[in-house]
Amino acid sequence: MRPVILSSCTITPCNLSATATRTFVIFRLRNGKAIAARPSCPARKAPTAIAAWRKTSICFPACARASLPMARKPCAPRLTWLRRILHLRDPVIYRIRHEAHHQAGEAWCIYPMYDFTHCLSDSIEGISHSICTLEFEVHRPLYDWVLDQLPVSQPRPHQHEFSRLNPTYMVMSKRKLRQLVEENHVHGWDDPRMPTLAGYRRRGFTASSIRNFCQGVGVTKFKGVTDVGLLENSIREELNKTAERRCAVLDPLEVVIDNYPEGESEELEAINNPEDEAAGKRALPFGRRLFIERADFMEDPPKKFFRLGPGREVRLRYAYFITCQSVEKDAAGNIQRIHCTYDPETRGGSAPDGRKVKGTLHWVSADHAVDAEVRLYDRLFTEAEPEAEGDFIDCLNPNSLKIITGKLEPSLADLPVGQRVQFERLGYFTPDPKDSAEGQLVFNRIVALRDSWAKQARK
RNA sequence: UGCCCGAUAGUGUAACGGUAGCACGACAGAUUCUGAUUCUGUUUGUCGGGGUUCAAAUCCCUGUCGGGCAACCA
Repeated sequence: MRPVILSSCTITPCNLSATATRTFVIFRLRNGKAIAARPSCPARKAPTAIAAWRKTSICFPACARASLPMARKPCAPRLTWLRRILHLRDPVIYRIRHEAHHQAGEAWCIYPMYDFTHCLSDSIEGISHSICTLEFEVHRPLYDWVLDQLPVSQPRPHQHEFSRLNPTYMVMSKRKLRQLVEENHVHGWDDPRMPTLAGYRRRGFTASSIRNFCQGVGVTKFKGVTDVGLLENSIREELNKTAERRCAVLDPLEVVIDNYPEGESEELEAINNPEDEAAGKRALPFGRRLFIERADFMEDPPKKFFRLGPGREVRLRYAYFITCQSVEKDAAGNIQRIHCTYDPETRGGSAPDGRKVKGTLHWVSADHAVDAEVRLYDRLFTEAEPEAEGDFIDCLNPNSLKIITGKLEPSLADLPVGQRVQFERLGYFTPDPKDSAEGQLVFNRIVALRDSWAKQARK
């Protein structure tokens, strides 16, 4: 083995006296052999007294097992409290474990500790800036110290720490994410609600939107909480420009156009993306029976409601003006369907007489619509900072996933995985890459559109 | 307790010692065949107290608050 590797380690209690427990042992790996050396001075002097270390030979790695029979459990370092820098006080560099390794098997019983490994592997790999999260800040002196003692290539790596990303309504620590997976609060590491790259990808976030978000968040040492709104904004900003528009009704209410001829249909022209003329147009089938969103009709609408209600006229996007004539209910009083009339003069969406309507609704033709499973994802937690108090599991959002069957315009039937579209007035959606199959449509909601009406209605 | 780190608008982030800006949000208005988008405007900030300086978010001292470390984890 060519490189000379030098490390230090605490002594097993069996080998040394009480005072000696405060000394380092060096394993020097040379030509396949390790030489163990022990400084004759207390830890606080060790860094300057390296030259004086007494050497004893230990074969390494082949004989390590045999040579360190009593090292089953290296003693915990006895802290001298003499050094101001904590991590330079008798740091453990190797630990001895007589256990089979999941990969190396029985070959080794010596395992390097993080502080020894991190700086060296950085150096060997030619890392210049070794970036890590804040909790390793106090380890930096040891990181530097080890490299200072060794003939490593120059310039040597430097460790830089920064605060970890901490979005609202989310937990980020691996331990907690694992708990979410193992306790089945989510469906695996790539569940679209997970803040993993696999999850974000499956959800439909683009790489560039995540990069933009990270750029906005920046790299600092300040431990803040970043509003997920920034991420949502980032993906909306991108998809607004790139995603083609489609019509889909997720909570259907049947509309019958009473004065539209029975059994007939026609095709209307819809713009694919108003932000991108090159995206072109497509045909949208229209007929006597349609679906609109339940939320777009109110029998007794409040003042600022612009949508459909008894006697009101609204526009069906790309289609006609319609006026609600009557409401059909079941025995329990639930609205079953509504009856409207349309104005044939308003084909394409504008009236020759110049009259205006307040609302424009999206719709699909009932006879042409295709069904699809649609997964509506929301924030995983109900609290902005789930870890703030108590068990974060307690504030899981029970509505973080709603699965519904939507009515989609027929052009969505063969949307390939990887495509992202805007369902008009609803949000951005993409076929789920795992569960979508031929004839089995599954859509994930990436993010909803901004909805200032919903905000106002909540007041 | 000791040591280390941090603090700029509601949130996040900029500013050779030299005009405190940007994004998101919020609010108001305009445009609109998406209550979307777009556009315009408004709002709110350097943790406190000293000091150095012609000049401090920035340098020094001090306090406060928040976080980390004190493992045979990484």
